[in-house]
Amino acid sequence: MHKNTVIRPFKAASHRHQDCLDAAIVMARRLCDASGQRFTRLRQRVLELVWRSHAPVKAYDILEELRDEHGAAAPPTVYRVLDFLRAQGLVHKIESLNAYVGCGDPGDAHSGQFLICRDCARVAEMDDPELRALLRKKAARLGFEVDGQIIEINGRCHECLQQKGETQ
Amino acid sequence: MHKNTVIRPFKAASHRHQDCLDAAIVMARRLCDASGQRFTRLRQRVLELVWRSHAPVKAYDILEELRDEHGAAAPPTVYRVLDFLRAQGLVHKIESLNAYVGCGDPGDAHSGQFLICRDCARVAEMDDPELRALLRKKAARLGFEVDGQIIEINGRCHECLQQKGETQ
DNA sequence: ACATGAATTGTTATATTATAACATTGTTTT
DNA sequence: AAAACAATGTTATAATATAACAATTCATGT
Repeated sequence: MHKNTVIRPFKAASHRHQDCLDAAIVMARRLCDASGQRFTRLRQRVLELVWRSHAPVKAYDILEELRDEHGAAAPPTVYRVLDFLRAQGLVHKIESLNAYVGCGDPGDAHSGQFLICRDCARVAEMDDPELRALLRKKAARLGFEVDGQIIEINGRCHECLQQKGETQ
Repeated sequence: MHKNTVIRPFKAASHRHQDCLDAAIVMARRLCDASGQRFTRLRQRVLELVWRSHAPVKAYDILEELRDEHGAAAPPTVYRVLDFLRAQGLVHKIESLNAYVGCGDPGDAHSGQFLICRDCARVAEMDDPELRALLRKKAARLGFEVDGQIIEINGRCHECLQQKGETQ
């Protein structure tokens, strides 16, 4: 068995996003059950909100949603749940945006490599062993022992590049 | 001529840090002169504070220093200068720490690849063409066009690894 | 030297992101 | 049901960053 390099590609604009969301919830429930964690109503709701789109979501946007539907809700509520979801590997934080995306392949802890489209804001996720290995090797040359990586690549996704071509 | 891969290694604890600082200032002045930018007293002072150590420095720590020596000073003062220094390529922001480090090789704009020691907090900087190329290649497979990268590697530096060995 | 315009810095207010500390509620175990 | 623990609520505040406008400084032409 060999790990896939592309964890979550950019999806066609036409994809049925509800399927992404459903799959994320099913997977989350399964993982929490397996590890003896509780997948509460609140945690599910926050995960759904993170999965609203393939673009990263801000903590305070989630907070606003919760307030609308749920009455109370203060920052710690959101940050605690986000921390939980990150610890389970269900959500990643995009450091350069202070925002959060659902993980495309939870279950296997990984730090991931993110491609961030500057036009549509969507994020694709890779976890490429070759990249990880090369990083490790280069770091080792400086006597550095790697135990985690943050890789966030900015640029333009395929769809946005095409659109740009059309209008010119 | 071929670009060095390691822009700033971890220095021995015994290195003469004043030399790092002096070199950074000289280089900064030279670059600003060359590009017609003003290297004011304030800008120099902030750059010196960023270069206080090889560990990233927080904006509000710089602010406090300025207040002590300089009387007034409000957040915009610091952030504006940091933005200027970043634009000149004299300083990098470490996104995962919300902190700033002096660039080890200003003059050639680059986004850099940072190794962050979790024990001593120091940062080394690489700009490895092989890594950049591989990233570009992997991204291209998804139809993604790269125009910037944020790479922050967590782990332990050589010195800290040795010390850890000693005490065990 | 002086006026002028542009760049830099000062100042005040506020936005955004995140955590600390403790109280309450809910769940599981005994 | 009581105890023990996990999860959530609540209040306050810390940490990071920017907007908007005023004052000052500086290079430049005259």
